[in-house]
Amino acid sequence: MSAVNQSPDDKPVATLADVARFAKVSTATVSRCLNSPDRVVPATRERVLRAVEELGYTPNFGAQALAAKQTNTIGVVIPTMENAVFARGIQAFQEELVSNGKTLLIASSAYNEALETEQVRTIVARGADGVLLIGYHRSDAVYDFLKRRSVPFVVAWSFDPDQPQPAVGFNNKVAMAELARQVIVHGHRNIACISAPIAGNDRARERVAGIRFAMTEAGLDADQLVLTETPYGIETGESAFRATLAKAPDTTAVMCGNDVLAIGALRAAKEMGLAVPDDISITGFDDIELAMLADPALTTVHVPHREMGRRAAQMLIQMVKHHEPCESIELPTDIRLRRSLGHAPLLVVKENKTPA
Amino acid sequence: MSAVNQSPDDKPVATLADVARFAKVSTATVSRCLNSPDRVVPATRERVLRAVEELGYTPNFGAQALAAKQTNTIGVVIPTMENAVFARGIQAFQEELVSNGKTLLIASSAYNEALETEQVRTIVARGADGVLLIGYHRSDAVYDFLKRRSVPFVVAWSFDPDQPQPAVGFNNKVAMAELARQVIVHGHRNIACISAPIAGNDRARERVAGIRFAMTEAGLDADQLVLTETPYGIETGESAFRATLAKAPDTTAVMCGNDVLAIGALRAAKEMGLAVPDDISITGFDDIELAMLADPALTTVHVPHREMGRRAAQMLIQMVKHHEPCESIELPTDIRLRRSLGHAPLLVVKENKTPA
DNA sequence: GTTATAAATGTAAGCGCTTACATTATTTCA
DNA sequence: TGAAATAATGTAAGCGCTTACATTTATAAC
Repeated sequence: MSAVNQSPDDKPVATLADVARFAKVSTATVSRCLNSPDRVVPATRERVLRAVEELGYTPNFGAQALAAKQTNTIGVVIPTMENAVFARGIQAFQEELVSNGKTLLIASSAYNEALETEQVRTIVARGADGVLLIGYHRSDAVYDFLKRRSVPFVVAWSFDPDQPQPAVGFNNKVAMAELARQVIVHGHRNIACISAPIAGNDRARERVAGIRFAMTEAGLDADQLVLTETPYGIETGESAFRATLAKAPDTTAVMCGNDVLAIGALRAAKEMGLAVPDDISITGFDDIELAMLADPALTTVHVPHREMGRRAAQMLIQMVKHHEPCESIELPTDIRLRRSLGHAPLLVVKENKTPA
Repeated sequence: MSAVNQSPDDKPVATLADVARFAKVSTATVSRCLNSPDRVVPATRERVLRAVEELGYTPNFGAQALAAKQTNTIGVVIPTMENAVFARGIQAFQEELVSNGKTLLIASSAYNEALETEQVRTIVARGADGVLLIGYHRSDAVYDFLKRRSVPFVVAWSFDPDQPQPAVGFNNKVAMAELARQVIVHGHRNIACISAPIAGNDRARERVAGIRFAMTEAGLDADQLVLTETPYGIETGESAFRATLAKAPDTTAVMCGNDVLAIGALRAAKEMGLAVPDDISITGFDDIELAMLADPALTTVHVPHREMGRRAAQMLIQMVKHHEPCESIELPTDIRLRRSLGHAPLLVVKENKTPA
C-alpha cells in the first residue's frame, strides 16, 4: 500500500467493489473467486477474473488483514544476517514460506536481549501470524507476550528435550561433546575454549557445557577448561586466541564456539608462528563454507542449516494454520574431521626419553 | 495479528475503544495520544497511556494500515541472502529502517527474473510502502507496476548515470575498468573473465564491459577477452577456471565477476598445480571477508556494502515520506591490491633471449 | 468581565475487505 | 412435474483504526 492511493495522473486504484461492478456480481462473489474459486461457477469466475485483469485489481492489504484477521506474514528475529549461518537457514526458511504463500518479515537483535524483546513486539505489531526465534534464551515476558497474543512461535538453532517450547534444531551440547571426545581421543588434555558471550545465548552456553561434559566423562577436570568469551568476528577470534595462550601457554587444543572465531584463531596461530595442527589444534562449529577453505581445513560440527530453516517454516505454517502445538524436531549434526585437528604434541614422550 | 483474536482461555485483545472507555476519553484522543502526543494535554495523555499499559493494548495492524493507508513496512527483493554481499548490505539497510520505525519485508529471486517480478508484486501486495531493488535490469512491466501503484522504489548495487531510476550504488563498469587497468599494468595481455550469467544481470554485464573498456583503452583487442559465464558459487568458479584454461591455455590473468567465483578459481589453480600469482593472476570483486583470508589474498574491488544499505534506506524513507523523487547517489569503490595479482610471466623475454 | 481566538477533545464517517445469513437458481428424484 | 435438497449468489454487518469536522474548554486581549 502506498502513501497516496492513486497515481498522480491517473485514476484511483481499483477496489473489490469496482471489480464487482465491472463483472456485474456482488463483492462477496468477487471475494470468493479470489479466495475459494471452487465455490463459484466457472462462468462467473471467468468473468470476474477478466474484470480483475482488466482493472488491474490487487487486494488492499490492510483491509484484507483487518477483515480476515491474518496477514500471511511470518516474522523472524535473528541476531544478524551477516552471520552466514543465519543467512543460510533463513534463506531456506524464506523459500519454504514463499512456496506456501507466506511472506517474511525480518528483524535483527545484534545479539542484544533487550533489542530482541523490542523486535519481537515490533514484528508482532506489524502483523506477523507466527514468529521464528533463535535459541531458547529470552525473558519470560517475551514468551508470555506471545502466548497472550496467541501468536504461534518456534525456536530454531537449538534443541533441548528439557525445554517446553516447540523447536527445530540440534542439541548444541551433545554435538559439541561429541567433537570434544574427538579432541580428547587425539590426546589433548590441555583444552581451551573460545566462545561467544554466554550470557543470554543458550547455544553458546550449551556448547561450552558439551566440552565440559566430555572432559568429565574422560576423567579430566572440567574446571580446567580455559574459557575465553568474545563477540562474534574474525578479529575478535584472533585476539581471543592470543589471550587464551597468554593465560594458558600449555594449551594444545582450542575449541571455538563457531567457525568464524576458529578462523580468527587459525590466523592468530599462523601469525604467532604456531603450526596447526602440529603445535596446536583448532576446531570450529557450524561448518560454514570458510571451514573447508581455511588452511588447514577446519575440523568442525556440521549443522544442516538449510534443512533447519525449511522444517522450521513448515512447522510454523502448521501451527498458524491449525493453531495447535507441534512436536519439536531434533536434527542430527555430524563431525567433520579435517586437518586443523591433529594429535597433541608429544611433550610427555620427550620428557620420558631422558629417564628411559 | 494472530489467526484467532483472543487467547484460548482469556479475554479478547484490547482495542482502541476499550482503552478510550477505560481512560474516559474518545477513541480519537487515544489515537492522538499514540500518534501525535503533543496534540493532547499532558494530564489526559498520561491517563490514556496508563490505560494502554493497564490493558496491554497494541494497535491492530490491519486496521491501522487500512485507515492510515500505510504500513511502515519496506520491502526488498534480493537474489539471495546466502550471498554475503547482500547479507551485509541488507543488514545495514534493516538497521537503518528500524531506527526510523520501519520494518523489513524480504523476498528472494534466486537470480531469476520471472521470480523477481512475482516477488515484487507479492511484496507490494503485502503492503510495502516502498521497495528496494537490486540492479537496474528487470522488465518494464515491473517498473510500470510500481509506478501505477505509486510505490516508491530505489535501485541498489548499481549506479549508472544513464538510467532514470533513483539509485544508490556504484558504477560497476568504471570500478571493474579500473581493476582491469591494474591488471594490464602488471603486464597481462591474455586476459580471461569468469562472470555470473550476464542475461538479466546488469551488474555482471557492466563489470565485463569494464574489462573490455580498459582493454580497448590500452590498445588491446577487447574481442580477445575469453569470457566464461557460470552461476554463483565456489564450485562453479572452480570448474569455470578449468574451462577457461582449456579454452585459452595462454591466459595469464583471470578476472572474476565476484570474490566467490575468484575463490573457486584460486582453488582450481592450486589443484592444477598453477602458482598464483607466479603462473597466473586472479582477481575478484566485492571484497568480502574471504578475500583477505584467501591464500594468496585476493586482489579485488572494495565495495562499501554497509554504507550502500544505509543510504538506500534513508533515501527510500525520504521518498515514502514526501512522495517525491530523490537524486541518485554514486558511492566510491576502490581497488585492493593483494597478492593474487602479480606480474605476467615473462614468456616474451625468454623467447627474446635466444635471438639476442 | 466580555468577547475573540486558540487549544483540547469528541463525533462519526469511512478505509476495503470477509463472511454469516438470506435469497435465488439449479438439481435431484419420487 | 413439483417439492425437497443443494448449489450459487447477494446483502449487509462488521473488523479497529484515522481523521475531517463539530463542539467544548482554556487563554488572551481589551
